[in-house]
Amino acid sequence: MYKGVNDPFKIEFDSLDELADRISQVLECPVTIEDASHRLLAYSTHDERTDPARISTIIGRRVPEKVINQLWKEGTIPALLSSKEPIRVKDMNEIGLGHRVAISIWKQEEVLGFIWALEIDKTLTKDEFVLLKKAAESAKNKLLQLQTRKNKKEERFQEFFWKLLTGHLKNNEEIINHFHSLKITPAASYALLVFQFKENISAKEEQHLTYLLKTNQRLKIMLYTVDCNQFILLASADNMKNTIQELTQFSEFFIHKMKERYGVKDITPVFTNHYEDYSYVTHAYDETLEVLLIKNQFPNETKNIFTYQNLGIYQFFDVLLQKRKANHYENYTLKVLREYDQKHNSNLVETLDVFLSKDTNINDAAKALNVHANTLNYRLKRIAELGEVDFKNPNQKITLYIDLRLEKYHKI
Amino acid sequence: MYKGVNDPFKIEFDSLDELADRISQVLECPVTIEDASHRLLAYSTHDERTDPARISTIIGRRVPEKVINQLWKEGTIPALLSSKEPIRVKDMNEIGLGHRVAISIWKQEEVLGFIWALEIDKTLTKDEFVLLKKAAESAKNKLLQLQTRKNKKEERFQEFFWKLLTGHLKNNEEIINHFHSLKITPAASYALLVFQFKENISAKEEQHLTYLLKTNQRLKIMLYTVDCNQFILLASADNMKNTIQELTQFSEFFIHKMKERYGVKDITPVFTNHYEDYSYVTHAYDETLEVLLIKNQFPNETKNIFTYQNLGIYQFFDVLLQKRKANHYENYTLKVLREYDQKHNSNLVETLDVFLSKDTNINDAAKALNVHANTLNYRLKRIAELGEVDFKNPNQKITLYIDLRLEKYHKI
DNA sequence: TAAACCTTTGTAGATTTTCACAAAAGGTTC
DNA sequence: GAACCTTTTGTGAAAATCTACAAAGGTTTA
Repeated sequence: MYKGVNDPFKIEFDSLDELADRISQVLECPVTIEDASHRLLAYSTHDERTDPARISTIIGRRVPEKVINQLWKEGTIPALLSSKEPIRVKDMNEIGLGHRVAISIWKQEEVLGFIWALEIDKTLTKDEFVLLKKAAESAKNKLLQLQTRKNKKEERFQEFFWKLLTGHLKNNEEIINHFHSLKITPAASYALLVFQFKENISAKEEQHLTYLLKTNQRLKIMLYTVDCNQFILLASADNMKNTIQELTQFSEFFIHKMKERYGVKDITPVFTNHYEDYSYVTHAYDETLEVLLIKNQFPNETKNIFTYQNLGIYQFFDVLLQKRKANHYENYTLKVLREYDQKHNSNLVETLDVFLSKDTNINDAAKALNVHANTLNYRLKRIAELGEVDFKNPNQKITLYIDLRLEKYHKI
Repeated sequence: MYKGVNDPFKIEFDSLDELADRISQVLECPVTIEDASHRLLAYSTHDERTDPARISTIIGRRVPEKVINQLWKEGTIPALLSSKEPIRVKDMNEIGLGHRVAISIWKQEEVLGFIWALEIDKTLTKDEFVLLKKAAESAKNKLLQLQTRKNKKEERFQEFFWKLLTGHLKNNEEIINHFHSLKITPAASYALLVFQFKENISAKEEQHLTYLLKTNQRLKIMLYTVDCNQFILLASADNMKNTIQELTQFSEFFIHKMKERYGVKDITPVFTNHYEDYSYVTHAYDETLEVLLIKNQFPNETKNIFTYQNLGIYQFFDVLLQKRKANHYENYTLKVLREYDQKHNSNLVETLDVFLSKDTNINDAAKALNVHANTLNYRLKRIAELGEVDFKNPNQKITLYIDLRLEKYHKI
């Protein structure tokens, strides 16, 4: 329809929807505008032609995760994030995506959002690419407005979240009201997640994090914040059958993506089981911090443990250590074995440690020690003799297991 | 040889041996004199006829334990302890004891010792019984002298022992010298034992204790003392292959005898493993006191535990309990299983408890639960499923074991 | 340096444990 | 009351663990 003159978008628009319609009119194809997290901001309605991906996006008010994933893999999003030029995407039928052209909306060096134009029955010309660039320029101001508004909202979220975490809000009902006043729907049950990074989290990384969170559709995030090297989330645990299992999967996914897309390594995830009472968030936060503390102390031993519940004996490691120190206690068995080891240049203590860690399974332990099963058997007999251990007594074994771990910690 | 006149023992004797010979001459049979603990004090040498029991007594300078035991069982010693009259003992070939007559030596209401006269080839007449009574009267003074000398020595022992227990002697060498100056040979390795009574230990009971200790030949006691309701021993651990096992046996024996012979019940034994360094006695004492403390707190759980080492998790039961209470923690698995038990009228929690207590041995646990091994297997699979337990993970098992015990204690 | 002792590894048979499957008993649901 | 689920027990074969014993290499001791 529309042909020519300089900039058809240099007029005031009341809303982004109006702009979307205008672009659609000018380019003669359906148009959608997204923010940087692929949430739908506006879409044209004059043109009724569309494709399944666009329908899902409009229905869900966000681009489906599998579409985003595909666009990452295939290079479109990385390209949009590094170039201000329009980029053409070929159709991908397996995810319901037809031919289209996209352009990113920039403010200085930051991407604020994207405009998508579907090439149904037509292909955009070079001139139309120039027009699209101009449309992106026009969208920028509207997006900036949105962003400042969002930032203000974010700030209020953050303040609320920190109050929650630090125990300034004591009553569940009061907290629920707070949620509502911020226009957040509190889930019936929630879980707290903390991702700990090697270094303090930069502004750039924070963007990546929130991007990943907002584009993932596995976990409903209610609140999130950053504290030095920790990224803290309050997520809904509704509809989770096995919270820990599902959160473990999510963490794996999250860590994998952070590495794959942004090259960020060494993220330690930690989370809680699900709770219902929001006044418990403070406790849940303490719990995660304690898990992190312990994981930092025993990285190898706890590398597959992410919850307080699964810490096992590491739950009470601090009090045990305290008790042992206060009592000047020395485990008789370990003392004897250590003396023997020193004198005969053997390694009975290590043998015992591995044996107990492998759940007293001779074969597994022998493999881990790189010795013959009979060798291990012989050593265990020796250990039982010298250290006066009864391997049939769980109480004794537990004490040994604990003391071994305590002493290992002591040495570090 | 000798016949008649009033009292053939009313002359001064230089030594007990002289008296023994004199009695032997008068009664025309071999004679031995023992103290209240059946230690040999003197024996006649003029008469060469004897029996195996007497030979062992003279060789070992004490009456063999099995002879003492037999004399208790068969009633001779109880009779001697309650009567001032001579008592005849029939031969007991199984312990090498020939016919003999015995009499106790008294000072007021206390037995100081015994005189034994062997009836080889002859039987003592009533007149000779009267003579024996007079002999016992004569022996009394000599024994009293011995006893006061012994008492003074005892006092010095006690002082030394308390210094040791309370940490007033810090250096091993210094302590060894103290031992030597008291004419005690310090063992290369020692163990400390404490027997706790229900009530404070009376003077009478103290006598019984020391009697039992001195007549038993299983344990070499270096020092002993009494403190309120506690009887404290320092014993040699030389030649002990498995100290704890041997001391457990000794304790059983000791407690059994105290009950059998004197009707004293409810004695709680506690002891240490063997140590070499005598400056460690103080710590060993603290250790035993702590075991007693814990045993008083958890009498059922710890009724078969006598050493700090074997307390296992009960070593830190108090801090664990505290920690759990402070954290409002609930074990997820146990919660789920308990709910299931209630709903389906099953007993998965008990099953798990027994299984873990029996060191995860299916057969033992099945026997204890009175079910088929396959039943137990089935239940365990159920438990693993419902409670999300991995029975190959020692950390999880330990936590369950501990939490089960903590909760059991809570309920009582 | 030889003898004695400790340690590792291998072999082989006995013993235990594990596992899959089937039958039956008891309970619940429709 | 049939259909279904859960639980218990039994059977037998496969897998594992345990045990005894022997050989060999290393270290310590007299």
